[in-house]
Amino acid sequence: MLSSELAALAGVTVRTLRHYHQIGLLPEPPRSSGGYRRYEVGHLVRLLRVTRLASLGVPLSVLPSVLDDPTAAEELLDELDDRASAEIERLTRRRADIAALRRGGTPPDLPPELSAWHPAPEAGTPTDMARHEHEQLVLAAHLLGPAAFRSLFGGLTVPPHVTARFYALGPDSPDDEVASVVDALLAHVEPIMAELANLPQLDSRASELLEQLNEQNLGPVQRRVLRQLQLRLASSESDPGHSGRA
Amino acid sequence: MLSSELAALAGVTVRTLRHYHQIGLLPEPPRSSGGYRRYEVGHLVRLLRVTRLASLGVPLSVLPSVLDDPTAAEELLDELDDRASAEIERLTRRRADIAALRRGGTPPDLPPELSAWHPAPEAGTPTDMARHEHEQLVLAAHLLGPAAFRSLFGGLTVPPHVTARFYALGPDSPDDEVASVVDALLAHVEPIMAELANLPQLDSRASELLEQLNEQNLGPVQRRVLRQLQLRLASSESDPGHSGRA
DNA sequence: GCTTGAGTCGGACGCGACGTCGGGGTCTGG
DNA sequence: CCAGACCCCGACGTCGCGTCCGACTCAAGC
Repeated sequence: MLSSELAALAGVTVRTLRHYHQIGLLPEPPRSSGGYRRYEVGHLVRLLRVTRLASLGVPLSVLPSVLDDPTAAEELLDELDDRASAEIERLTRRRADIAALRRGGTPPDLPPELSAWHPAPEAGTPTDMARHEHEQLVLAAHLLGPAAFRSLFGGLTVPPHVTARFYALGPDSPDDEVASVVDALLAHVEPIMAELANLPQLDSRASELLEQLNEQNLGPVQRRVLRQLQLRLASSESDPGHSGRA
Repeated sequence: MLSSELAALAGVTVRTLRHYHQIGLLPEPPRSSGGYRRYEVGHLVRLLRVTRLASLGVPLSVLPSVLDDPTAAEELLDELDDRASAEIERLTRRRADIAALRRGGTPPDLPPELSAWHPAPEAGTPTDMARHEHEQLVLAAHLLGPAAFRSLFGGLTVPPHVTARFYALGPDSPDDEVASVVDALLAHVEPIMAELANLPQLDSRASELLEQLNEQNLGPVQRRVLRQLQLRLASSESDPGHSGRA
């Protein structure tokens, strides 16, 4: 029996046979004068035992000990079952995440818990501002955790027409328009900040990072508006330091 | 922000960061004068998007294209879901096999379908003969397939006290004992061979291999007995060529 | 300034179970 | 005797990092 026949009988590839020989899992059979391996039926039996155990998930490295000692099989089966069930659990969670993302139409780089209420991108928003909002969501969702994130982004919200005016500001916007946007934002941000103060998880590093994201992504006018907002918030209460959503 | 802080914020290791840089998945940040990477919050955002998609099972190699093109995500999610469910199916079958093996007390190198009726090893059987029976089971179960195997090994059986006498034969066994064993085996093997003739799947290669296993594992007396059995079977009917179970 | 200790760097190898490629030899039917 | 199928072995590739190494850098204390 040549290697390809043995492989076919056992349902493996010839390369697998060679691998098993290499790692000492199967004994080398006698060779023909030309160096071909000549297998006997005993090799098939050993190979079948190997493939069956391997198909149960036994690592090839521990397989020899199990082949010789049938009593060691019990704990082995326990362990294999545990590993398989753990893996199934992981994959099941993954599938649930995928399903949640699809149901909510959420982009896949957002946490799936947020799929239920994920805000659709506003029509007419400049693309780089849409990107900023997206990045803000990604960052906040991770830093705040699902609970804090939901209570912050899921409840009170700055309405789209206000944020649209905010993003539309440019270097040539008239001063009174800028001031008007600050007022409009303030009206919506103030209650958000109040609720935010009640959340214990909100550590300073998180707010610092969110602020830095604004610094990097927003234009100079938007940054000025946010700073004015902070001043107004600080003066209305003595609650310092956190930038509002934009 | 140094690498360890970024890694901690994203929930990965520093080594993972370096790996992502190496494969071009993350852009290299500017370096300090000493060569240290200085990250900004934007890097954290990108990293978070990467880790989330990776946790959904997206291969790192296809990840860049998905990051840039959000519309490609749909088919991707389909594919990921299919892969996950296929993997779950495999692992579930594996767990079912493990459970079947444990319920039946079947050794793990036998097919789990046989767990219900797997014969317990006979007390007093020489160990090498027990090994032979085991190997015979392994080989036959694989070559014949579950259905043919069950109808062959699961129904009619040579009773243990007969096979015990067969295995106990040695070079110094008296001739009349040998002849008596042949008679006893014949009585049980004849109906088995009759049923076996009805099975279509039984190809000649399979019976050839099973015969070769007997040749290799059994002692000279046992082999002689089997050959006498074959002759007697061939003379009783004109059905040639297959060795009986032993 | 000098040291110390924690952090960082890049390169290289390891893992697990083989797939794939390449260059060369061997067998078998016609 | 030759073509074509089969076999050999060695070596590198896969995937997502873990681990180790020797050399360097940085902030803090003395």
